[in-house]
Amino acid sequence: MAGLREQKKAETRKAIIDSSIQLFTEKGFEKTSIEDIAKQAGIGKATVYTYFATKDDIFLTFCSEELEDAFATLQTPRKEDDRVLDQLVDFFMLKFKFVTKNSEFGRQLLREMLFPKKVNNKVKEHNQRYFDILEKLFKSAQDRGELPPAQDLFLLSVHFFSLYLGVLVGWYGGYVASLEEAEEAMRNLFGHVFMGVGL
Amino acid sequence: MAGLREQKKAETRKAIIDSSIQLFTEKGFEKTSIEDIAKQAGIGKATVYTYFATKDDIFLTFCSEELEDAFATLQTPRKEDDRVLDQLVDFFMLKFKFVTKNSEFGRQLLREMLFPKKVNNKVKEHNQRYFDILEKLFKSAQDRGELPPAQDLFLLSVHFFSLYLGVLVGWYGGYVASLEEAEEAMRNLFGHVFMGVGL
DNA sequence: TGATAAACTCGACCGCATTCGAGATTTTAA
DNA sequence: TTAAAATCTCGAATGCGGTCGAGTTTATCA
Repeated sequence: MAGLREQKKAETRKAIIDSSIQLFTEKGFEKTSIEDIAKQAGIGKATVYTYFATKDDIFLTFCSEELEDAFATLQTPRKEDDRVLDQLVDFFMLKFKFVTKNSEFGRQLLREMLFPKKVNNKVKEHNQRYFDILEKLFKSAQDRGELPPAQDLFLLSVHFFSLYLGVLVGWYGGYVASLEEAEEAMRNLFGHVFMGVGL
Repeated sequence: MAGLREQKKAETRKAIIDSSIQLFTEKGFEKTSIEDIAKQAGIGKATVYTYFATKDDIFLTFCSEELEDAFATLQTPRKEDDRVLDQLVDFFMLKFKFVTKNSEFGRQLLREMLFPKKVNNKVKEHNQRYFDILEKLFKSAQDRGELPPAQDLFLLSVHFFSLYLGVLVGWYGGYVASLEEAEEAMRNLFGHVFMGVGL
């Protein structure tokens, strides 16, 4: 029988992911040990390392599954009559709420995604999907005449993403204490970009 | 004798910091164990924890010492005839070079500073010093008429800081591969802010 | 000064991520 | 079919961050 091993491996892998999702959700990342995961998945502790290089690696896979839900929300078409500024604030506040919903979870995720130990394609794919959504949003703003057609939309995406990061850092650093403050900061910062601050 | 204990404590503390600086520099953060540090400082492992709460805490103190050097450079008066945009690029490129000089060091530092496990005053002080420099820079730009006097300078500092973060994330994510690319990205993003991208 | 309190030190210990390596299982090929 | 090669499994061992608590040193004050 050809694929016996392959099939088993796939099953075991799925068992590890499922167990991780359950335990991370129940007890959080740091409180869940590899042994817990192994036991829950019905395998030996060392076997986990055949499938995932490190605990962080499992975490990122866990996040992928979680983030799928977020995408569903993020991709629902924005209200068309909103200004692009409002759409952007909506978009990033959704991300913001998702990431900060569980503080420990968000911190871990951000550390891994933004400053990974080595360049990580899983992360790149995620970012690409976000940037695609943003570019679509900007394109339709151009069609409505809210944005000049000459803008480099990727760079613009990076710009707003950076501002979103800034607000997140403010949150984790204790400068931004509530969702309201976060939204206000975003709106002000985003405003700069459209109006410019020069003379 | 009154200050005997105080004095000893100060000496021990200094011994820990010196040992840490030496070992972190020699072998890197992750390869240096608390036991290494203790041995090098001539004390017991557990004693280290009388002076520093966690290994991360030692790391941040280590960084403070390192960052002092950076401040010396950052505070040399910018060339007065530069445009504020050039001054900003200079300023943030210096920070950028400093942080990315040693990739592992920078990653660890950024993770701790930007997404700390709990709000950290040491970090806040650092940021305050940076923001002070930036605000001074903006003020003199206002005096020269390069910036309208009504701007909220703190928010403006946050804005540029966020863009700097974005470039750093690009670096660690493998999108920005060289210092030249980093500088170009910064210049373009900073440009947005002054000109605005609206119609 | 002496004795009680306060603070400091550190070897031993704990929990956990990660690695080792010996044995079990599956594949390959004759 | 079968036996050697390749791959997979997992209990045991390792190394490290962090804590505990018993013993030691210093401070306090009658």
